[in-house]
Amino acid sequence: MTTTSKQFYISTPIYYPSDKLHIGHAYTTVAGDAMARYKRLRGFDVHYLTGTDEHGQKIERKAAEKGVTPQQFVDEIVGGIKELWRKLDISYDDFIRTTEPRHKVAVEKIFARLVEQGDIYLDQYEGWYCTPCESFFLERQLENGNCPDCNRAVERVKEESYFFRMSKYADRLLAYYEANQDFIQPESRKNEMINNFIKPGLEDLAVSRTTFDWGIKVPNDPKHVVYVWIDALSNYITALGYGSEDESKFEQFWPADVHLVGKEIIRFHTIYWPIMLMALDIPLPRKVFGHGWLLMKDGKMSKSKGNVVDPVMLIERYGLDALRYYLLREVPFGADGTFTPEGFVERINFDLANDLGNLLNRTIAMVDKYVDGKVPAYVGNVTEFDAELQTVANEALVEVEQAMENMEFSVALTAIWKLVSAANKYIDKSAPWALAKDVEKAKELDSVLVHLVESLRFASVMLQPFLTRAPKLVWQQLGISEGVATDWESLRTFGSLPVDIQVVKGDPLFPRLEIPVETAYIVEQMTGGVAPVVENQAITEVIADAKEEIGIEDFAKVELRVAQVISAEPVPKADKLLKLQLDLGFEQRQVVSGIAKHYAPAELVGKKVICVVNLKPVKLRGELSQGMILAASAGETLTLATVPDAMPNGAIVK
RNA sequence: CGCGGGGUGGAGCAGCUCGGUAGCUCGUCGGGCUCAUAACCCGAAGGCCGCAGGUUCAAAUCCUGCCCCCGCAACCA
Repeated sequence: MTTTSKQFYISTPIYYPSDKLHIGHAYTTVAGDAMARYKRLRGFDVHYLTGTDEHGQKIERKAAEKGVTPQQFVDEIVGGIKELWRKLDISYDDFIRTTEPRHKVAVEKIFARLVEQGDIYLDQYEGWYCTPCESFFLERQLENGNCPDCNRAVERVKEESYFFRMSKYADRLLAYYEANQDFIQPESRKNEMINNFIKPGLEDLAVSRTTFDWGIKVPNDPKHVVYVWIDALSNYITALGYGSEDESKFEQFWPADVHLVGKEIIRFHTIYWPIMLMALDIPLPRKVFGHGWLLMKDGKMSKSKGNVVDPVMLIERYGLDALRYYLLREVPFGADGTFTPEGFVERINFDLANDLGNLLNRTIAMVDKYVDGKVPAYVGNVTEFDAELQTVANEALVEVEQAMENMEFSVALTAIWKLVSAANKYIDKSAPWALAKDVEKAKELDSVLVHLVESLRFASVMLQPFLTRAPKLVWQQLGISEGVATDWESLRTFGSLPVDIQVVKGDPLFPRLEIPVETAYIVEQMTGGVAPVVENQAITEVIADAKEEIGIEDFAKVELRVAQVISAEPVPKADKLLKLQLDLGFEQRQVVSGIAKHYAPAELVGKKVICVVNLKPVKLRGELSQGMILAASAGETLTLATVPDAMPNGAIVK
């Protein structure tokens, strides 16, 4: 590709490879991909960046648990991530890993420069340390002057850390917001940032840690590692070669046109990152777009809820285009959306199979049947319905272009489907099967057929950013070869399809799905391959939580005894906790239990429950809990495991 | 008074920034067509736009108060 004057630089967040990625990550990355593809089609020189944020304590710890080095650990996961992007046809131009030399070197330079300028200074964190817990706490985190985790005494410590002077840049940041009204998208987020974080005054940010090693060492002070803020955020420029010997990409593409981020990290991208850039005297990104989350039906994803969706499973069964379509169409990009198996299957069936796939199928069939598969030449509008269809096609193009500028993918797809729907109506109105019976109407028939083919060409060309396979299949069946006729600019003129093309009958683009069967299949996959029991999701949830087998000796470590509830009262400022006094026969003790949503304190008094007696005591919300009581839970319901009154307090349960 | 999102015909959503016919997809009911993937097309029923006030000639849309739901955070031992 030759260098054009039009550049477009778009990024996803760099993902944290401590686990397999789920459909939420796929959502962000597919969205970025659609945007990147669109801009390429519009003639931009696009740079689409994604990657992984590989340092930090959590990865260090997970690697240790697995008995591998952190690098080995992340290498394996990153391999899986790249494989997922391949399966999703993600057209990234670069993949940055924060463990790569190109990144490390640049981060060291950035850090050193900020220190040199006085934007970063070394200071002490004053706080408290709990030796048994190996944890550091601030004054305000302590509970009655003791460790909030174990309630033991803490000792005063000073921990060294490098700090970034944030407040110095607050005014300039606000001025930038003011001058660039669409810097933060959606706009409602901007007020949130200003009111919650900037106006109260920006605190200096701790940008190094001494509590773990897995990271980039602070230059000239190797007991510190650079903390996530500078390490991760700077990927957007280190990937372009900033601070390296070859800064040509940086010069070409920076500032970024848009950083795509989940709404949970908007703050870092609209406050910390711009301030870092100001300190480095680098222009700020033009836009930060915080999209919503793809939530699961029962709230957040979790295995015990049986609502984890594996994107790979969906691709394998329904095809990549189906998944990409669903992600981009179902949810308005700024808002949260909900994944449901029914919604997924229905969306594909109605839009892709019934509307688009069937339109292609019936068009091809008619061209084949009435005019021997040869698409008639376009000669302008002939029938009374032609002009209207053409108008819809032209309007769809305008709408798609507008929507894409605002990254409103669902709006763009809706616009394309207005055309698909208009074409289906057009067939009914013009009734080609009737025209075909009348030799006098040959010209009209020809016009109807070519209008349909042209409408399909329009739709398929516009679909390219979203669906990566279907457009090519459409062209194949229509007999259009890739090139001028599949170019975005060819859509400026309705009727500019190639002459003398021959349609080729093919398989249905999107086979129709049996909705109940497929819904059940997805549910089954989500619940871990266990066949779902109809109308009784609770059972599958329980099964999905099954743990590994243990020996009797493991079980014997747990001391269970019958205990009677003497009194119960809510814990202040805790809506899930109840504080229970239990009579164990040989002693009385206090247990805090998360059952407030299910039991009123009064109804518990006198109940005989089963208590885990030898559990390590902890403090919950400031209250000591010496044990735990057993309860059965399934989904939203919870029931205490109770024992008949005849059993004495303190009796062993096994 | 921790932060944020939301309450619109049976379901899921749009509309709210810039007040003035409440729109879309699915479902239901009735009809049409036969080129097509039991698809496609037309029509109908169905809404006190969470509640209560206020501003206005006019409010789903602006203002005030309240109720309810959902995320995040802090407490599910």
